Amino acid sequence: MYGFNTVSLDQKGRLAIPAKYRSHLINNNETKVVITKDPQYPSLKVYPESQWDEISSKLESLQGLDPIVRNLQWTILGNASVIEFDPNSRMLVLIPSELRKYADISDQKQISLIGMGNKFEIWNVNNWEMRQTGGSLSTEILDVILPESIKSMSF
Amino acid sequence: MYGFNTVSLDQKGRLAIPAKYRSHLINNNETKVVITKDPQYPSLKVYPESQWDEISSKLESLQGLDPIVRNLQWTILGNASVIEFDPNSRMLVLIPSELRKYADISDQKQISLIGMGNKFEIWNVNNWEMRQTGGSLSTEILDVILPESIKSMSF
DNA sequence: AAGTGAGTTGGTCTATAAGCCGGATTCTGT
DNA sequence: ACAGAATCCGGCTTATAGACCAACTCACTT
Repeated sequence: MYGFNTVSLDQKGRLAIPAKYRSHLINNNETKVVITKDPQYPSLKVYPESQWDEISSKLESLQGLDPIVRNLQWTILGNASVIEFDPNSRMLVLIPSELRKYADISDQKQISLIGMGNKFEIWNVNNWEMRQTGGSLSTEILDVILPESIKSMSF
Repeated sequence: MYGFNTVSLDQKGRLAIPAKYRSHLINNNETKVVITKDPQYPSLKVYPESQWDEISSKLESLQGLDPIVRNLQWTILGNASVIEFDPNSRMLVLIPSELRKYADISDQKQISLIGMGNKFEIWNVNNWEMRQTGGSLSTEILDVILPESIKSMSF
């Protein structure tokens, strides 16, 4: 599940998961994906369920009253949307409107998909372009300074 | 039990637990939830009963004369309200008026629900918005410096 | 050039949320 | 103690978002 794709959202905000990701999910017997916010950039992350289980349990176990930890939990867990799909169909996925706003893809017809191995990311085409060329993103997100204990974790 | 929802309170301050949380509770054979104050922010936390039992017993076992600990105990334990619901109905939950005041949702029609795995939080829509965008909250709550022994505890 | 697979779009139907209403129970004041 | 008021609780109705189903188009392959 690697590589860059430009795909289109329809008027209802639906995304058809590309065939090459689809087959990867089917091969691993995944029937759900979880879509949530990226805490650092105006973009979304899509995880197969098995991987989400790892991430969420790690995050939940980081309990306590540290405001930075709570921020991460709110952003990642609090915005997660579990989406079940039929492996026989086209895997149409409705991106919640809240998340569409966050990633700045509310009115976009085209979006960028970036495959990152066992997860992939959803970007506004222009924001992805900017990030690639080192420009600054229009939308400013959490500028968190992460504690050492968290920096090493993978989300 | 993940994700963000905006739901409405009826004229009587009742909250209908969203279907996606409801099924989680039913699957875990929960028939009671406990609603209490968040000690750090003007918001409420809702726990399934089984999880509450863990939390409360941990908190109760924290002995000593540390004023911060005593504050935590008062805030969390002293405001807990056990609410039983009928799994077959809509799970209408009446939020105690004291807690509605605390979370600043007394006169609100809409509130934000944030699912955090095995618990969820209740926020005034504006406060949640502010928190997400990094603004300061209108209501200032405990600004405690937490002892190390407590930071790591789960509430 | 016909067929296959992938992407995209549209329509329908159901589950869910929200508002309303009536009845029950508790509270309050006289 | 009783009447009136306020609060609480369940059921019913309606509107709608989103899930499901299916068709159409386009591109690529052989």
